Amino acid sequence: MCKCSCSWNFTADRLLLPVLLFLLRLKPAHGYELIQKLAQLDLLEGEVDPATVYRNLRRMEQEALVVSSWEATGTGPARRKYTLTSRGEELLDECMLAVRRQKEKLEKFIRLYENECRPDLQGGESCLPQG
Amino acid sequence: MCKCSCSWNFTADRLLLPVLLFLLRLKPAHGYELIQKLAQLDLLEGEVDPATVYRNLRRMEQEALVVSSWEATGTGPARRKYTLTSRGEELLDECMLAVRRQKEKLEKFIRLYENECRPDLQGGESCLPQG
DNA sequence: CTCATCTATTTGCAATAAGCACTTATGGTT
DNA sequence: AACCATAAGTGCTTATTGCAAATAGATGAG
Repeated sequence: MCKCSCSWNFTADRLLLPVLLFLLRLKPAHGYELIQKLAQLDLLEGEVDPATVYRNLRRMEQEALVVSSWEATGTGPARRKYTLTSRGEELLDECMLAVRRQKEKLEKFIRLYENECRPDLQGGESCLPQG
Repeated sequence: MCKCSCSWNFTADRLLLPVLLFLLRLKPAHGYELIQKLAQLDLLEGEVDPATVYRNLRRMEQEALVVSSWEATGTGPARRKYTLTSRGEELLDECMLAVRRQKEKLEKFIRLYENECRPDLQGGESCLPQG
């Protein structure tokens, strides 16, 4: 996102794994398809690097979150179809708890920021622990 | 967080920089103090590694987000006091926009998950793009 | 027929950033 | 003297990403 001298990456989400688990929970799919859906869904900041997606999928398989099998297609090269395992489903549920916690932390942070740095917005009292 | 064979880190926030900027916007401070406040605030998942905080602060100085000066204390070792620059303030504002965007993405993701994977919760219709 | 293009997956390499352990140092307490 | 809290830092390893490129099957244009 930011190619300038400052190289901060305050957007990073680490949301790729949960989103992949989610998409595969909806329906088994192959990598290329998942990459397209990721772009459509727009849950991740910026473009998704195909290499990252494929590597994540392979790792997910190593850890038994998914299983894969080659699928010959009439058209185009063969593709590896991934299917979520029950372990993957469990991890998705855990991930979503973490996502919810994270959402709450972001909300808390936003509230703090607005109260402390933008008090003009809606005359909020300070709500920092011990002032 | 997870020391087991599965090494997924779906919590990672990359929120350290924005929170440091925020704390320093409230008031100049030194590293040790910031580490304690980070622990109190509990905006980051898990414990904050002091080394990471100190390193981030040094980097922030290199990029002119903060300036530092040594402060002799009557008691204890000297400490480096960091003060936010106007550039740091600007970056904080940008960060908070990104935090808000991220919060919205998490909300969207949670909605999708609940509609598609937990439809029993409140009989929601699918809201995925094109089914 | 050949070349380009889309589909599909993979590897190699460099850079980034974090985690953990450890070192250094001051000053107060027991 | 030993210990602890404060305070900041270094060194090393590992995880993960981003980018570029390799490979390869199938289709359509010229």
